[in-house]
Amino acid sequence: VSRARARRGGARGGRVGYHHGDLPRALVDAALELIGRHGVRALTLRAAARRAGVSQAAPYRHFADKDALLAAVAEEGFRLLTAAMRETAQADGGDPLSRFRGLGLGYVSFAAGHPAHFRVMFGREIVERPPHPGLQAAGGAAFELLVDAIRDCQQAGIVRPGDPVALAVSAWSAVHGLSALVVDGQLDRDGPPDVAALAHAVTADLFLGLAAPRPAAG
Amino acid sequence: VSRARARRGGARGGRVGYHHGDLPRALVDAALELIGRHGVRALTLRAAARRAGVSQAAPYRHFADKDALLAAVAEEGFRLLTAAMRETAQADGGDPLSRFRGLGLGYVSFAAGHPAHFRVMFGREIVERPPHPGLQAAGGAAFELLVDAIRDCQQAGIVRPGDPVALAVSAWSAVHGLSALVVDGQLDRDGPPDVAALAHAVTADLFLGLAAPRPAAG
DNA sequence: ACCTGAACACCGTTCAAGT
DNA sequence: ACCTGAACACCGTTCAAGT
Repeated sequence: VSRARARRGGARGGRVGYHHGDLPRALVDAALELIGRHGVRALTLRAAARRAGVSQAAPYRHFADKDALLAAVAEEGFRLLTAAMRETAQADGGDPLSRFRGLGLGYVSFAAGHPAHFRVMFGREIVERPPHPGLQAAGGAAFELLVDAIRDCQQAGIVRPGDPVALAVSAWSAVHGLSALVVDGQLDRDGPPDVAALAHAVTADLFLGLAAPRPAAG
Repeated sequence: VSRARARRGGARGGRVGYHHGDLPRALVDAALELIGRHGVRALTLRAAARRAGVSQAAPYRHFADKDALLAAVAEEGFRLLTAAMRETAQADGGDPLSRFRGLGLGYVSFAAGHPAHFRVMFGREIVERPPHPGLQAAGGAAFELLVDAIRDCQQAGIVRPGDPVALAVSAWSAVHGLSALVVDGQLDRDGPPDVAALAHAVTADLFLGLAAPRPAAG
C-alpha cells in the first residue's frame, strides 16, 4: 500500500490528491499523525509534505515556516479545547457547580483524546518570537471559561469568596497538571490509567480540599 | 570572545578544555544552556559538541545517541527535584502539614529555577524505547515523597482518610500543573508572575479546597 | 495561483584513522 | 582510552522554473 497515494477513499469523498484540494488541512493532519505516532521529533515539514503527496517545497505556499504549521495545530487545539469544555459543562447539568466541574472534566478529556494537539499547545515546540497572533488569545479563552464559572459558583455561595482569577489559577493547575501527567505517560505505572476516574477524583479533591473535616467552619 | 575556548576561568579552576576533563558533564551543561536559551529545538548534538570544544563525533564516546544525552539531563533533573523537595520540606517546619506543603513548594520552585531540566524531564523529547533504566524510578521517587507525606498527615488527622496514592495524584497534579504553566510562560499575561506567591496560593487551595465553608462538617 | 527540482547549510550517526 | 575527519542520509528553507 503506497502511503502518499492512499488519499482517495476519504470519509467525505476527497479528491485524488491535494493538488487542487485543501493542502493546509492535509499538512495539519499529517503533522498530528506524525507527532501522535512517533513524537514531536518525527514531525518534519518534509515528512508532512510526503504524507500529503506533494513536494518538499509545497508547504511554503501555505505556511511561512515550520513554526507557522505548529501554530496552526495549536490554534486548532485551543478551538477544540474550548469546545470540549463547553460541551462537557453543558452535559453535566445546569447548576453552577456541575458546570464548573464539567469544564475541568472536558479539559482533561480533551488532553487525553488529543495528545498531539495538547503537546503542541503547551510544549514550547513553537519557538515563535514574537508570539503568533491569536494564539495567546485562544489560550486565554479557555481560562476565561474557568474564571466565569468560578464567579457563578461564588454568587451561588458554592465556592468561597476571593479573587476568582486566583482561584481559577488553582483550578487550571489541577486539571492542567493531571492532563500533562496523563499525556506524558507519567501515570502509566500500572498499565494505562482510567482517565475519567482520575479526572473525577482530581476535580472532587480540588473542590473539597485534602484537609480533614474540621469541627467548626469559618 | 571565542566561545569554545573560553573554558578556562571556571568556578573551580577547570582545565584548558575538556580533552582530558569531564566531557559528559560539559555536554550536559551545553545541552541545558542551549535549551534554556533557544528552546529544545536548539539542542543539537553538534552544537553541544561545539560548545564543549570537541568534534561532532566526540559525544558518541560517552552517549549512545541524542536520547542518551537527554536521558542524562532528565536523570539529573529528577535528582535535583527530589533534593529540592526534601530541602524545602525540612525548612518549612517539623509538623506533617508544613512538610507536605514544603514538598509542593519545592516542586514548583525547582521547575521555575530549572526550566530546561523540567522540560526534558516531562516534555517527551526523549523518544526512548524502551524507557531508559533508572529514569522511571527517579520520577517515582518524587511521587513517593508525596505519598509518604500524605500518610503522615493522615495519621496526624490533618488530611482526610482515603487512598494516599489517589490523594497524592491530586497533589501532584496541582503542583505539576502550576509548574508546567509557569515554565511554558502561560501565566505571563501581566508580566512575569510571582512564582512563590502562586505556589503558596495553589498549595493552600489544594489543602482547603475551593468549596465555600459548609455549616456542618462530615 | 499553486507546485516542482535543484541547491545550500545544517543535523544525527558511523567508521576508519589518528595519538 | 579518547578524539578527529570524512562520509551518508536527512532536514529547513530558498529560488528559479514550470503549468
